[in-house]
Amino acid sequence: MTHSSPQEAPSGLSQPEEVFDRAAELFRVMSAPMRLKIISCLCDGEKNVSHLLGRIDTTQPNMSQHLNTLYQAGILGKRREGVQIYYRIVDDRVATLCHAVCSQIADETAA
Amino acid sequence: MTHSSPQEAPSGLSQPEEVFDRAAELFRVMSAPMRLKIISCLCDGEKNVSHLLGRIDTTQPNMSQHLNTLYQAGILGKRREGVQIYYRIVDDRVATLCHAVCSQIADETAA
DNA sequence: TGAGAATATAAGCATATTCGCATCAAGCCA
DNA sequence: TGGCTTGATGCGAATATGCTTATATTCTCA
Repeated sequence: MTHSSPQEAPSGLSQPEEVFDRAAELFRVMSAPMRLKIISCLCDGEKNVSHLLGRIDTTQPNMSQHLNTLYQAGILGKRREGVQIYYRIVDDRVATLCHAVCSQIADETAA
Repeated sequence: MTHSSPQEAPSGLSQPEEVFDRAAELFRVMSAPMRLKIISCLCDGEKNVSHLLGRIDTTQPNMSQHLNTLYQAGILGKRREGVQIYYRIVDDRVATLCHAVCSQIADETAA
């Protein structure tokens, strides 16, 4: 048989399409080093943007954009206090995931 | 204080830069639904490309490209048997990760 | 109310990704 | 060797992403 597009939708998968789409979306949000740093930095409690800028080397608009991406994805929450905005992790599974993967990689790098 | 770029590198992070870079790279590879489907499909053993094409709806060149991406990332291994190429998962942590995230999402979707 | 500080948004550019089509390479067998 | 089959690769178009600069918004306080 020469290769050709299958006539009927295969769909021999254990999960519906949507699950893979949403999982991929989550991975996409976590596919930027900056965003992993932000998540990692927020693991020990909420911080405002200035504080994050003091720990992660980037410009203010860039930080703001990444924070918004994480916020839109439902990973971070935010709270206003006067002029400052405090961000915090609201999806603990993501923090756990980030920590697990990063520490695993750190281990194998050290080894 | 008005915002300005910090003079010295902050680096107040628990992990070195490289760890976040590598973790982000892993997440990037997993940020395509097609690739998650492939990983999911290979969980129960190695399969050749035709077999995968019978289960996942895409073109042959596209499948080949995604397989190569996963192979280059060290997630898949391959083996030739005559004209067919059999792919298999060699990084079990990635398979575990994929399964954990997808089944979690499936659960919350169902709920 | 006006200035200044903290954060967000907009626009533009450079680069990367994805996909489809066409073509190529390798192995099998008559 | 020729032809068929499986799989890989090159390439161009469309789309998406990340970063930078400039500007806007919101709040505080004098």
